[in-house]
Amino acid sequence: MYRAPRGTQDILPQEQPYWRYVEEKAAEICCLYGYERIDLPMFEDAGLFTRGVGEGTDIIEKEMYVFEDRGGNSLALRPEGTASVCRAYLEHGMHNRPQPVKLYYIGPAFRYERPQAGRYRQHGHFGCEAIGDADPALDAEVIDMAWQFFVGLGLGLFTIVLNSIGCKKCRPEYLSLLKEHYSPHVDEVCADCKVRFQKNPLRLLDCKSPQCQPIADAAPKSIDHLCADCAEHYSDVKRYLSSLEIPFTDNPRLVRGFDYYTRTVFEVQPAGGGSQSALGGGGRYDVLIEELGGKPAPGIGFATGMERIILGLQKETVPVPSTPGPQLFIAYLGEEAGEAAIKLATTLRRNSTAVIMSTGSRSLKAQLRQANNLSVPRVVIIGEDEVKTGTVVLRDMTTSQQESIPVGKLLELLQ
RNA sequence: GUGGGUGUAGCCUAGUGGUUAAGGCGCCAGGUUGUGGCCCUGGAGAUCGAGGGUUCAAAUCCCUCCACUCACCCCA
Repeated sequence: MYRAPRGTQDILPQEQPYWRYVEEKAAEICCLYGYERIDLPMFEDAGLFTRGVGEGTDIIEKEMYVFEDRGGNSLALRPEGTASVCRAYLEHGMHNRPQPVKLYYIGPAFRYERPQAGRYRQHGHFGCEAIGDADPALDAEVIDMAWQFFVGLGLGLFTIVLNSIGCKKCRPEYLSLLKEHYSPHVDEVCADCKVRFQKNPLRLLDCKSPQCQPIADAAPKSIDHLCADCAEHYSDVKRYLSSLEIPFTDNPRLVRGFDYYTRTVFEVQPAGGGSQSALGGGGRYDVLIEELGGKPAPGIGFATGMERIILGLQKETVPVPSTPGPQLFIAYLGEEAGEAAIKLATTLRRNSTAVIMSTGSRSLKAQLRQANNLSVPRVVIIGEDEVKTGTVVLRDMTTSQQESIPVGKLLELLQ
């Protein structure tokens, strides 16, 4: 027997209302903030991600689905959306449009990881990007949008954590301070941190290993060593957020797993904590476009995990609207009636009534049982008598009332 | 990649060495010449995750593998 590959899942009909709900809320909020939808390829030139996200990151190093196609091109299933949006921005000359260009996307992303609760190898992303503007008001707007999105969904239990990790100008200086702080402790630090110390010192702050906590806590904070521009930018972002009454927590140890982030980084975390269960995250990327070969343009965005949102909705038992089902079931008895039933079903469908047509030659009892199990509110019954008289029986399944009416009258009644 | 837990029908579960693997939900059918839900009766549906070993005898004990799951790393 074939099974869905590890870390993938079927989204069955009973789960669909959640997906539809979240997607609709996403589209709604994007419209409110002036974002337009873009759909991107699910695979791209692998280089786009290695260059964009960064060679040394876990996502590129050990989680990316890379493959060679028959033409010998190295492609990768997209592990995230931002790099693709930037690629599209460049490819379609969007720098000629009014800036910032605001785009959002909904679709799957792929990471080769061991699956667990809320983590899948194929998972749904909803993300948005605003490219071409460095105004801190835009940072605040994106965070506000993320906040409103989660509030609008009906999720109550989450917090926003915020940090600034500086820019090309001030970060190198900060990193050397950080390494200076760590260098006397390299022997006491966990194995991962020994590697981080060499390869990606910023990530030292991210460590959850107990033995590293005191050292990370005592480490110099990036926000204390920002250049004047970055410091002003960060304080402006926070000022805007406060005036918008968006609650947030400063977390000087928040760093994110992509190399392209500059200045503002933030995460939406469920109240229960759990470091692996971020509902969403994002930040500013002021050099990414340039690194991808474009004329320099700053950008900021955020992305959320659809499955994690849906798990949250289910955990908090947030009601979601159910998807509409068929309004009518057509049951029939005998061949002649069967033909009349098929004609009727077709007529009704052409008049936009959703109809389930019975099949086979089963007893009326069986057909009604099926209608009942499918929760169809009304049933049309056609037998020999009805064929002769040009009528149908219309049965209301909730009241158990039924009446015999001329076929022509049925259409009117169903309006 | 590392560690823990779990694998018996579509789903949930009983069975811990001894006939044909049991029950509930669901599904199908009958109980009504053309009437659903409740009830009654019946039916279909399981190579007991896979392979090997121990034994007269294995769903049950042992080994290996696989899958699922939770957690770590990291991220959505």
